[in-house]
Amino acid sequence: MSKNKEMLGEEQSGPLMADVAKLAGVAISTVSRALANPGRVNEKTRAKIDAAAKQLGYTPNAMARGLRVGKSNIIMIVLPGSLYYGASQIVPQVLQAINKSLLQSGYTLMIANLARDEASERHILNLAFGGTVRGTIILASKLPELEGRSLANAGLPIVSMLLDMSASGVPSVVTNDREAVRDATADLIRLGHRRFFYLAGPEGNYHDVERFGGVLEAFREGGLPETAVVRSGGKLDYQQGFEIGLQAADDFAALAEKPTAVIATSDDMAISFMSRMKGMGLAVPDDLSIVSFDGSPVCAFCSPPLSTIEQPAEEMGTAAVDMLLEAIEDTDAPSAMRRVIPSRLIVRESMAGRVKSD
Amino acid sequence: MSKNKEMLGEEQSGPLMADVAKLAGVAISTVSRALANPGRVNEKTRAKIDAAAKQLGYTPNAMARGLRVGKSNIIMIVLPGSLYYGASQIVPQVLQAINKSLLQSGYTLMIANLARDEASERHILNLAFGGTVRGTIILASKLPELEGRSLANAGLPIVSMLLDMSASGVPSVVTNDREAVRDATADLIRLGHRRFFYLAGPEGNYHDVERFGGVLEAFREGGLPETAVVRSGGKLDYQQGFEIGLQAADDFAALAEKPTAVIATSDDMAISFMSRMKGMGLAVPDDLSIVSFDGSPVCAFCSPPLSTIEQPAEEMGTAAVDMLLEAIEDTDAPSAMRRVIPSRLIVRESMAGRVKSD
DNA sequence: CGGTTTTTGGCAAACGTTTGCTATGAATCG
DNA sequence: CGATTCATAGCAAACGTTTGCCAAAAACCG
Repeated sequence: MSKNKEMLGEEQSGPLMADVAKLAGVAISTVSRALANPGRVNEKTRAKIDAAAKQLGYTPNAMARGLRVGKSNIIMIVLPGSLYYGASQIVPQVLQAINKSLLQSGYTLMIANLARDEASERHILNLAFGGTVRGTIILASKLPELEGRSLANAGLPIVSMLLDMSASGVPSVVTNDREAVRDATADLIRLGHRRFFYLAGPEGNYHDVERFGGVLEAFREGGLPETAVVRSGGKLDYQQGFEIGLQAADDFAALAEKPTAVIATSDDMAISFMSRMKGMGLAVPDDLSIVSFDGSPVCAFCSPPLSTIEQPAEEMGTAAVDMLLEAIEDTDAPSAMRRVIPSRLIVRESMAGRVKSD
Repeated sequence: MSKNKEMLGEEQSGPLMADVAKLAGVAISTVSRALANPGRVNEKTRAKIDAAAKQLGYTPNAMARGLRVGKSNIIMIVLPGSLYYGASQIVPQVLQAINKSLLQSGYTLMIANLARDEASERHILNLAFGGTVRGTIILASKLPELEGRSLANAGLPIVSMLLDMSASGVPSVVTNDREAVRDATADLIRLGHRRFFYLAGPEGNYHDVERFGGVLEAFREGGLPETAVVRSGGKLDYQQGFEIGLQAADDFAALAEKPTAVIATSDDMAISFMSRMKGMGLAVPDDLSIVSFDGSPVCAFCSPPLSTIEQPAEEMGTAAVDMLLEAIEDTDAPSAMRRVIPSRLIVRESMAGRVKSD
């Protein structure tokens, strides 16, 4: 019992490269080379080493390797606040796409959550400055900085998703939210709508600014005054989408003159809003057209099926990885700073022409 | 340009512990101790060291530390197949809860995706055997093994979620699916339903076996024959939930004698199924009661609002982390092997009494 | 067959920490 | 005031790789 460490620890730290070398009858350095760049070692020796490694079940120690070569192959993704976005699936979709692309290139994904507290910022910075990660993808957030350290100075490649930071030198992958909303709004105007209701995301949020901007652009082009739209919300985060929809329904109910078209900035809010509207006896799309944002699959099965602007989550994830790996590998190629992935409107029954006289 | 590595690499690898030591005028070892266990060093020295570290923006190198002490503080979660589950949010919810708990204890979360290909299995095993991770949480999957290596022998603490592996010595966190479904089915029987339609998950899947088992238990207790239920599906993965619902709707349509109650094993399938049913002119719950599984928030806003069995995702995540950390820290405490987190039925309008004569 | 080039393998020094052991100085006690 | 103990700091050896450099062997050439 005194040497229980020995007893239960047979495979405690597994076979070492030295063990493989001994079994194969070569030097450690030869094993290292055989495993890493097989070209630099005799084929027969390599085969012997491979066999020995397999026989022993040898796995190289990643930390030792990382320490020696000064890099890891872990990529960190920094996610904003809660991962839990109700019906909106963009976070898991993005994670999925990123993880898949990274795996193909031999990298591993680590997730970090950027809450508003110092602890999470510090944690992220430690990961970055402590050499744990090789590069970072940051989703819809500004770069964390605390106590003199900023993610920007960690000496790591960074790619921003959704938030355009190309102006500050961070390569960014973004969608064309503004144009997408402008086009959808223009469609609604063309369908005869003149009074709009806008369900906002958090006030000042980059996406909300862009999206509302798209509405106003369409108004200008269509000759509508800015007063043709009533804004609701702005207090809650996108994560509380269902709640936003409910509050907006109350706001809507209080309106003397009802709008005929609704633009929601997430599927969650559109869904809960529409549910309330039906409860109030309004018919969609006869009384009210609704278009929303995110492209959640569930929209197809709402009643009526909900028009939504699809966020190209997978494509964005893949693009972000491409940009990041490019920055990691071609150390000084001045690649594109900004990549725009188009969102597209999926038209469903919730949007219809304004036939009623009124 | 020849020494561009020097030029652009001022902060290439950041300040070292040696730099802090020099600035503070003490030995490296003293710095190490001051930072790790502050008790073992004079308070005044410690303050000086802290100041120096802060001034330099020093961050300890995690790989060097990990190599030396033989452990990392990265926890890996192995997820099955796709992360993208439509309306079902349990994966992101679980991730969220796990990440939060881990952060509080100073650990970091790494995600690995277990697809059906060798590459992903190998990747996971390399992470485990290569010393990158300190412990593993595995979600609804069996332990990967390949070429003689099995995750079970990696010498790492493992906790299984959803899949009960306590019999093979892996501490597990599970829900009481079977009981939850049994109770819900019993409720439906009490409401007068006698013919059931069951939307299955993948054939042979642990959850599906449990859930269907729950249905049959309720039948036995309620005196119904096993023929009182028609099974549909079983070919697709839970991830393709919406698709399952659509196919099930076709199956349902082909039935000569229509069941009056539907038990769906995920919200996605229930939603798409219900959408089709309404398209076929059936009223829910008047013609058809529906109860489903997952507890997605969106269910509250379906029409009619959908009864669903809530998976306690957050609680499970927290419990899994607790068990894992316990295994990591109290190296040999024989803690509980199995923890059951109750699911609970959220009753909404989609379930109603069978009043029609028939 | 001797000399030259090429291939291949080995030695040993890094990488940045932690930690056992030892040395120093301060503090306590008789 | 000397002897003993205690707290604190420093030295140096690990941890498991990779890789620059050199030596040995093999292959080639004249």
